Amino acid sequence: MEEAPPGTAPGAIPGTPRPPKSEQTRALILETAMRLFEERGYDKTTMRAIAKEAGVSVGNAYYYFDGKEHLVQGFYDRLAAEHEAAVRGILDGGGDRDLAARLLTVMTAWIDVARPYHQFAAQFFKNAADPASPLSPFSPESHPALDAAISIHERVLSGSDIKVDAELAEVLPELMWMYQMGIVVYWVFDHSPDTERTRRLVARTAPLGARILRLSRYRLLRPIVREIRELLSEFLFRR
Amino acid sequence: MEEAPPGTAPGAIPGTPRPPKSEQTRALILETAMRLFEERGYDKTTMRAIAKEAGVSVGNAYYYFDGKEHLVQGFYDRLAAEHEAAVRGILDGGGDRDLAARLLTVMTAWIDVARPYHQFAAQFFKNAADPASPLSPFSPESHPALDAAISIHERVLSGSDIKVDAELAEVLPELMWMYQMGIVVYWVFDHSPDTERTRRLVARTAPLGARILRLSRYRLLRPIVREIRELLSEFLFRR
DNA sequence: CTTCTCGCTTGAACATGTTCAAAAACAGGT
DNA sequence: ACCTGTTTTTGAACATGTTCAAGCGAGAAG
Repeated sequence: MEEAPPGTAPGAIPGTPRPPKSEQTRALILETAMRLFEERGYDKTTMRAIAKEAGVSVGNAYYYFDGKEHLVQGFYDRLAAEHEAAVRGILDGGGDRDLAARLLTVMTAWIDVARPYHQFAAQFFKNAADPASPLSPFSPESHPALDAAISIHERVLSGSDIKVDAELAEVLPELMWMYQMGIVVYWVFDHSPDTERTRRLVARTAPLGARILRLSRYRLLRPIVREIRELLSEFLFRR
Repeated sequence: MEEAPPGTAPGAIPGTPRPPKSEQTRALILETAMRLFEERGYDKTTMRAIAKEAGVSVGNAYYYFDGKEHLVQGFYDRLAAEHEAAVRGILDGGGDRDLAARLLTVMTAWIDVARPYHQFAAQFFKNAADPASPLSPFSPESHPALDAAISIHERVLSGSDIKVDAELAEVLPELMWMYQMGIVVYWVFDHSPDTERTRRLVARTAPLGARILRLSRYRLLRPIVREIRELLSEFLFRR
C-alpha cells in the first residue's frame, strides 16, 4: 500500500510520520486521480489531466507515485475498507450462523460495494492480472489487502455453525478467497444490467459451496477430501 | 484470427483469398514480430523495431494489424496448432483410455508446447485478461481458438472409458477448459525452474478430477451433481 | 543575515503506440 | 501507351506515460 517513501526529513527518526505538507499533496493527487478515474474511466484519464486538475505538475505526481497504475491502489484500499465495513456487523456476532447465508451476504456486499467501479474496474483489470504489476493480488504491495480479504473469509467460516475438520478449516479461507476471485472475474466480464448475472451466480454457488462442505464429512468422501486438503496446502500461494 | 480484411479488390467476390502479394507482406510482418517478441520480449519490442526489421514502414504494420496486441494472436494460433498436433495421436485412437491419463497427457503436452513462450506469455498475459482486448479468450476474435481448445477436451472425454450421465457430459468439456485456464494462470505466475510446480500441480489434479467424476455416480451425490450441471449449463460462457 | 542542505516542485524532453493525409504501386479498361 | 480508381506504402505528426536536470523554499548552521 505504501509507496517508496519519499526520503525522510534530515534529522527525522525513521518510521516517523511524513511531514504533513507533503502528505497533503500526496493525498490531493490521489483523490484527484480517483475522482477522474471514476468520472472518465482509467484509460481516458491522462496523467496530465490529473496533475492539472490537482494544480500540480506532472513530475510531482511521479514524485509521489511510481506510475499511473499505482494510483489505482487507492481503489483497492477503499474497496477493501468499504467491504469490511459493510460486513463487519454480520461477521462479528449478530449475524446468521448458516455458512451459506454468511457467504452469500459477504459476496453480495462486495458486489454492492464494487458496483460504482464496475466499468472502471474492467478497464484496469488487466493490470491486476499482470504478474509484474504491483496491482497483482500476489504482489508484495497487495499483501495487506490480500490478508484482509482472506481474513474476512476466516470470519465467515469461524462464525458459522458448520463443523469441519481442523486441518481442512485451515486452508478453507484461502479456498474461499479463490472462489471470490473467480466471481470477480465473472463480474468483470459480466455485462448484464447491474451485473444481475453475477448476483444470480453467487446466489446459486454460495449455498452449493456450503452444501459440498457439509457433504465432505461423509465416509465415502474422506479420502478425496483429504487429497484436496493436501493439494491446497501444498499449492496455495501463501506457502 | 482474421484481421479487418484490407479492402477487397474492386470486382472481387467477397471471401476470395487475398492477393498473394499483400499476403506476403502481412506474413512477413507477423513473422518478424513473433521472432522479435521471442527474442526480446513483448514490452521491449517496439513497433518501430518490427517495421525496421521487416523492412517496411510503421504505418504499413498498422495497415495489416489493428495494433501491437493483434500481432500476438499469431502466438495463440501457433500454440493451439502445436498443441493439437502434439496430442492428436493420443486423442484419436491408440492412446490410453483412462481419463486421468488422457487429461494429464494433454495438459503436460500443453506445458511442453508453451514452454518456449513462458516468459513472453507472462508479459502479455494481462492483455488476455482485458475484457476489451481481442486477445481475451471470450472475444469474437478468439472464438475459433476457444472452440479448438474445447474440442480437444471433448476428445479427451469421449475417447475415455469413463461413464458419465449424458447431460453432464455435455458441459464437461467446457468445465475441463476452465480447469485448463486455471492451470494456465498458475503457470503464468509460476517462477519455479521449468515451471516444475505447475507440472506437479497438473500431475496431482488431473487424477483428482477423474476421481471426482467417477464418484459423481454415487446416489449420495446425485442431487449435488445435478445442481452443478444445471449451474454450468446456465452460467457457462457460450450460452 | 548569509549560506547550506535537502525535500519538494517544475516542465521540457524522451519513448513509444497510433493515426492520417498523401504518395506510390498496381490493375484493368480504352 | 495512357487514364482511372483501388490497394498498398510511407513517414511525419500526435497522444500520452515516464524521466530528469534544474530550480525553489524553508529551516538549520554559522
